Amino acid sequence: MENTTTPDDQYFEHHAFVHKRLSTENHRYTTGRHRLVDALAESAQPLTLPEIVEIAPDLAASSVYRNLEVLERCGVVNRITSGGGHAHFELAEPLLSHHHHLVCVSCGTIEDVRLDDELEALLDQNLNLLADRASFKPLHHSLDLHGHCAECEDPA
Amino acid sequence: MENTTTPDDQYFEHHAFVHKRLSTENHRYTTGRHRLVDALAESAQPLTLPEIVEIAPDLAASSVYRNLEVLERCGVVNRITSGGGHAHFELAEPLLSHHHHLVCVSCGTIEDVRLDDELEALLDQNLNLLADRASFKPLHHSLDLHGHCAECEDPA
DNA sequence: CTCAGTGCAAAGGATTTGCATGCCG
DNA sequence: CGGCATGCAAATCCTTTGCACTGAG
Repeated sequence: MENTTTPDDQYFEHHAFVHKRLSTENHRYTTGRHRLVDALAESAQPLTLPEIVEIAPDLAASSVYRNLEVLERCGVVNRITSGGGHAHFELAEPLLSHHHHLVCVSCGTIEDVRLDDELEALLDQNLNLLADRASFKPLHHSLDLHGHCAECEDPA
Repeated sequence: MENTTTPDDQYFEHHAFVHKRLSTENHRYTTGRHRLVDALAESAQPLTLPEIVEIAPDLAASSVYRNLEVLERCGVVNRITSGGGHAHFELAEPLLSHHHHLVCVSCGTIEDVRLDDELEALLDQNLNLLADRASFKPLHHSLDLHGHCAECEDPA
């Protein structure tokens, strides 16, 4: 049998994964958290809190913050803090494949980009070497490109 | 004649450079700003605002923030925002050679590390390619390794 | 049934800003 | 002199927290 996963399959896989991660740490997968994960999953880019609340207006901001923290600790969500203003949130690695960010210093939006696998492996190897030399125990790396997005550079 | 720059030469070069950058944008290189640059230059690691004020207690926090912002816009200072708590500040590229960070997720300290030149070039090349594809105008990149520092991992 | 999750409002903490004064060019 | 820079205090903004209530398992 082929590995034919439809978008729907992925959808259920995502939620099954989140559910498992949460219950492992004795957390419940409530409606609110489900909605939150959906919002992040449906977005092409990392979202700020106001953006999340705009997508799902019935979610209370404080609960969203609390849930983002829980999901972050469970390895379901990544927090991206690229300077001034709101933090951005996105699904974490098992749900979203490893990638990096184009951060617009002018409007603050963040776009995802993927690096060549080979280069990524080389990078990891070198970083691990550096870390080892400093007796540093690495968890993950972040590689962001800062600059001006197409929209801000050239407002058509 | 050899290129024999003493630490003192570097010191004056730094300040000459900062002075030039500031005056280009019609800013003054005041005593406070001088002190601020000294504090950053003398530190082995990126500093938070409280750390800066501790080193130079006569500087007013608000002025330091204002000056850091000015210096950042003039390309003299980099702001590093790695999540919760204070932002870290360090001298920017011409004053400090290009490097990356080991960010301890537990105590928040940041250590500088340098990557192999060859790898760095390869990385830049790939990032520029990605950016170009997205019509993104890159200014600089940041590559941070997050994990636990030696001290937090194994508190001797 | 019970304890984790929620919503509201209020607190917290880092950074920014208003305004009168000081000081560099 | 004139205007940028400073210091203080107050304001702002994002995020977290307290508490009473609701809902998931």
